[in-house]
Amino acid sequence: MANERAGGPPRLGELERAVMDVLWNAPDGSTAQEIVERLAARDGTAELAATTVLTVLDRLRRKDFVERERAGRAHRYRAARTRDDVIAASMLAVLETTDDRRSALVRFAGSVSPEEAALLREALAGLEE
Amino acid sequence: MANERAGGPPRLGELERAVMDVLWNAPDGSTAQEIVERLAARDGTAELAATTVLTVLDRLRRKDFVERERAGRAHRYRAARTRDDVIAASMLAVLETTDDRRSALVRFAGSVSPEEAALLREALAGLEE
DNA sequence: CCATAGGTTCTACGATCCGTAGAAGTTCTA
DNA sequence: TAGAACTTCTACGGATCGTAGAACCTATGG
Repeated sequence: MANERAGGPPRLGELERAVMDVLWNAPDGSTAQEIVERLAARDGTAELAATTVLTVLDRLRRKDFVERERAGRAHRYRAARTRDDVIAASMLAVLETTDDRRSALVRFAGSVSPEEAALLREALAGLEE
Repeated sequence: MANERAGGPPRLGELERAVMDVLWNAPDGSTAQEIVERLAARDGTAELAATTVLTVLDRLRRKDFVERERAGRAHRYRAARTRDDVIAASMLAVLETTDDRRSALVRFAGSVSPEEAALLREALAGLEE
């Protein structure tokens, strides 16, 4: 028994998220090597071993966050879902953990920053037409 | 190094969440014993060892989800934060993982039900005056 | 057409988190 | 003050994640 993860989208770890960030900024995908370089450049840290990034990419593939296609002898990896998609789904999943979604939403609306409130208003306005 | 958990609110496990659910339904708090009983009743499973629940309560206390006060020789445990509070904060935290909140919010707004969208509009309208 | 550099998968280890609970300690109350 | 009730301490096993070596493929250039 021990650990059950039940519902909800799979959680991403630190490095997994960092890799997704790179991919989300590369509309045409990246090779593992490129990702290694971007990560090092972005954080100013030493490069990770290529295998490390490949392991992470593989895990992300299992989680359906990433897909790939052959490109020469390497693969070209790309995000399988947009960032917005992932975020919205994740917010929804959180919301689903209560049976009183209404009051949770009201609380949420009340806790966003003024700018975000404005953005949310716009977004909602865009829906009705 | 290995694992860093960075920002964001602490994640709750399965049992931790179940315990919180019990506490959120008990405005005046519960003793550990009561929680053991509620959990067994709710799931129709055998009772957990009392120490199990106490361990979980302790971890929840460290995460600031629970507080307690003496009551006889036991403690009375209560939720330190409302469910809506936790949910809203958690949604916010997810939202904060992108720098393009606008498009994430658009996506989110598009994925809630029409009733919920209306509800959000109202809530947001109430904010500006 | 085959050696080899480059890329990938396999395997693995240590850290942390969570579910689970016994053992040992503390604190009421009868 | 003894025993019952409660709590803390300690611990273990499974899962996830960061990390990477070792072994295995594969496409190209000579």
